[in-house]
Amino acid sequence: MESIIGDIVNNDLLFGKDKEQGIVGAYQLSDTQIRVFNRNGDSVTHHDDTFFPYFFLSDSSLLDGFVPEGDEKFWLVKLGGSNYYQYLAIFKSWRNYRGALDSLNNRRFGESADQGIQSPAIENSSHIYNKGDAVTQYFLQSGKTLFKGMIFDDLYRMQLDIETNYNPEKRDGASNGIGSDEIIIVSFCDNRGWEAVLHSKMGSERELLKAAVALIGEKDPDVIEGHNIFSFDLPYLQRRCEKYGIPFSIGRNNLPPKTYPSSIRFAERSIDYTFYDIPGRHVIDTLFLVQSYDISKRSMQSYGLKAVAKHFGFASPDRTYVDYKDIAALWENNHAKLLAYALDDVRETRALSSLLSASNFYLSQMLPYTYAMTARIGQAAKIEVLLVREYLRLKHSIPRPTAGQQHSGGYTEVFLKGILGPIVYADVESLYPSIMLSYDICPKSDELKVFPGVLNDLKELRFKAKDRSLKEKECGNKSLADNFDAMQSSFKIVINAMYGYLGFSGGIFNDFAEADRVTSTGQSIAKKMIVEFEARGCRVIEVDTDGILFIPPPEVIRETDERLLVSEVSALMPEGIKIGFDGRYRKMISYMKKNYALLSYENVMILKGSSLTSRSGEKFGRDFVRRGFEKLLSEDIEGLHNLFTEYRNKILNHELDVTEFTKTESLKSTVEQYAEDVKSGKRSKAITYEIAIKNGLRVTKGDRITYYISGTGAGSASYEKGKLSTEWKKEKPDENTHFYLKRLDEHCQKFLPFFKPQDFSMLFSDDTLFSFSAEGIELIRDIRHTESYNPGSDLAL
DNA sequence: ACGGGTAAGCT
DNA sequence: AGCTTACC
Repeated sequence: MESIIGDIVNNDLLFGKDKEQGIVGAYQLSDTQIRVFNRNGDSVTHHDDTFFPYFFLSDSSLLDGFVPEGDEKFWLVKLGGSNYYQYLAIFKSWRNYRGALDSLNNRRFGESADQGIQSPAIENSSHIYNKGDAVTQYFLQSGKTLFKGMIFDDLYRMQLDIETNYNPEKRDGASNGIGSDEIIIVSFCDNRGWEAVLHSKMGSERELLKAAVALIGEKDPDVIEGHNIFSFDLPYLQRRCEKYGIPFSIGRNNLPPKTYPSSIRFAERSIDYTFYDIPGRHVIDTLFLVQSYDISKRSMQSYGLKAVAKHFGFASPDRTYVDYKDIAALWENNHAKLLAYALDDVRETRALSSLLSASNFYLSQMLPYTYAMTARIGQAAKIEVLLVREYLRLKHSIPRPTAGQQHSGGYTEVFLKGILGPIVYADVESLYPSIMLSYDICPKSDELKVFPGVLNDLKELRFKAKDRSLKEKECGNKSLADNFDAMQSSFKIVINAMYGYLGFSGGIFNDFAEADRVTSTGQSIAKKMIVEFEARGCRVIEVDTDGILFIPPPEVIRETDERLLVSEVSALMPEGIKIGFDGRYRKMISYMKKNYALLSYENVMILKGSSLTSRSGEKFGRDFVRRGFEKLLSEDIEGLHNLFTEYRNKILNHELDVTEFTKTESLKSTVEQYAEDVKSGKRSKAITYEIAIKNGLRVTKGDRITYYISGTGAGSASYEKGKLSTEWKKEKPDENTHFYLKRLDEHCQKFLPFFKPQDFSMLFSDDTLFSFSAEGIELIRDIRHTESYNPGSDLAL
């Protein structure tokens, strides 16, 4: 019987006398066949079209004499010089190791036929064993040459010794799975970006496109970057090329890109797109980089290039802005302006990539994935290949995922609510990774104990990189310091993902019990932290997983004393667990679990929590709540009333800008699917789809609709009054004032706990008969008792 | 192709 | 009750 892994082995990439030489070159015979060469000139024919994309151009002189002359299809891979590249090719050609594993496991053997594969015989790796019995299946060909002591130790540890000059404009790609030593990066944004690049070659569109394709060939970039490049630039250029019959040969050796549908997930959202696999090049979409960045930061309202550039502060003050609808006219009338605009797009994309691509760049040095692939895969995949790689190296079998679920998570509790201060914030440094290291967390199925080994190595690497970064900084070597900082942060990303991997149902090394052990240990540490801070006279306000907010005792006033207090408690924590001082604040409003406002000593407010900052609501509501909390913190009751009046009047007089009352929602299915589900009663009507239908929009999954509620009165269901934001006209505003006043009222409820009922209704009253006076209205600072009274809870006291 | 739990708001 | 958003 032929195993899937066996297939790979039969397509042995290593050939020649000593079978250790690897591939130095490849020559394309047909669409599905290549002939590969080793250093001695031995060659072998290889069939696998999926193999092609994983070859990268290298130094063509290596192949001199091996390849028929004058053949334009010639291209080259660089596998011979490095075990890493060898491994990369093997791994990649093994199209989907998960699929291969499933397949193997489907061919179970033994009495129950349900035992799966337990281990291959180390001494004879062409056999595998299950729990009870023996052997039956060909597994790996004698691994002598295949996985020869390479990756784990040599490669993934050696990275710090490589002086990678991380200059985004000229990166050293020698160890990056990217063939050439110097990486040329072309950034572009959209068709206008190309136009800018092609400034001197402008002519008809046909000539322009020809020149564009030729330019890529000439520049021969290893990496092509763009903002929304997968969903706009590449398909756009391709379509236009098709129209004129111009070959879209933007890959190495004039090869066209291969496209296939793909999807990428950012937390709960998933985006479908067409992946462009350009032979010999890596495509990086900076839009994905931004979204990935924002998962942890959650600070951006828009992922558009201009908004992002402003957010990061690299939007030049004299940047040219052009409205989309003016582009056609500018092309005719004001070329220079359009080109300036397009070039600014390119510059911003470049800046964006320099900022956000470093982590993937370094991860790709460590993982058996290419740079482009590293940017597309998830966290679990990154962890898993590290584990699998080591298992392959040691020729040990690979387990199957276990079924089950995780039962516990972080400990969260609020002890005090209201307006409080002064505040100290302390948190356990890297709580879960520290627990995993100190408590020997290891998945049960990980018989070789690779998991803790990887974790520990990553930790050491990170320290080393951090150290190096500091040293380089001291030497005034800023660019190198930044390189090592980027490197340490890419290690951190993997470290932090390791806990999540334990509880991941699809992970082949998952272990829910171990994941629970991590979180429950975290809970006891959090509780111990509470006890110790309270024992020192602190009043604990809120604890969430690894962080604690508390009011220090009255005698602790200066920051140095606060820090001392934290380090005192830190010393009492279990071995390997450290608490860090992470901030001090003048005041805070403790509102709910995971919902609070902090006021710094510079009087800057930080607002946290979905009920206070949710981006799903209208912007005016968010602004109102934010400014209202600022008034609460400064105890400005009259100001709060004035704020309410201000927004009330703005709504009534149609003085809000359209962007302030629109809402943006993304669609999860097509309009057709929606209509069907509504008809069959599977779902209820939704305003966004109704708007799409009404406007005849062609909608696909993931599309976003920005809309508002129009008309008057509250009578009928609001989905009939939904309108696209683009339908709104300043001259004839038709937003539904009744509806938005009601929304304002709902936001006012957030201030309810801070006032007596009669005071509250006076504060947020539209009564204009009597002028408002803050006199006699008293702010409730301790809002503990304003919550609904629950007699049951007395039993607990 | 795929990290986790906890918690609040909205429909 | 189920979905979305946010915190860690």
